[in-house]
Amino acid sequence: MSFYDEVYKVVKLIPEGKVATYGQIAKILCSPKASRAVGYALHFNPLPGIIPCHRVVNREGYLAPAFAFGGMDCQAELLKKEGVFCDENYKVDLKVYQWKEGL
DNA sequence: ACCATGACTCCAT
DNA sequence: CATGGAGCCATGG
Repeated sequence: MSFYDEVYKVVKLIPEGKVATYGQIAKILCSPKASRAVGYALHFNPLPGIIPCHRVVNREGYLAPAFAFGGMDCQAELLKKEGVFCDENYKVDLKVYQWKEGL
């Protein structure tokens, strides 16, 4: 689970008001094509409440369609409370909220 | 080591 | 960016 642990670590250090894409996280893990494994790691979600999965979106900024925190509505609320306003389609502006990991 | 699965991403239409 | 198909990565049996 080393890879997953890395994913959780990265996701946990995502600043509030920002979101990261699976591809970006995968890239941070030196595997830009491991986006699937990244999503899988979040799917396991072994640390609910610690891993801000709601800050992790797909390449377009859309929230996970299978979000398991209580519904995408809850996720949208969480994001909104952090300053990330998503649209009716549960999508956020990556150009505004995408996490640059300190770039 | 191989096959199957999955919260992704890219390419083509 | 909507849809459909293929590829890539990591995990589990």
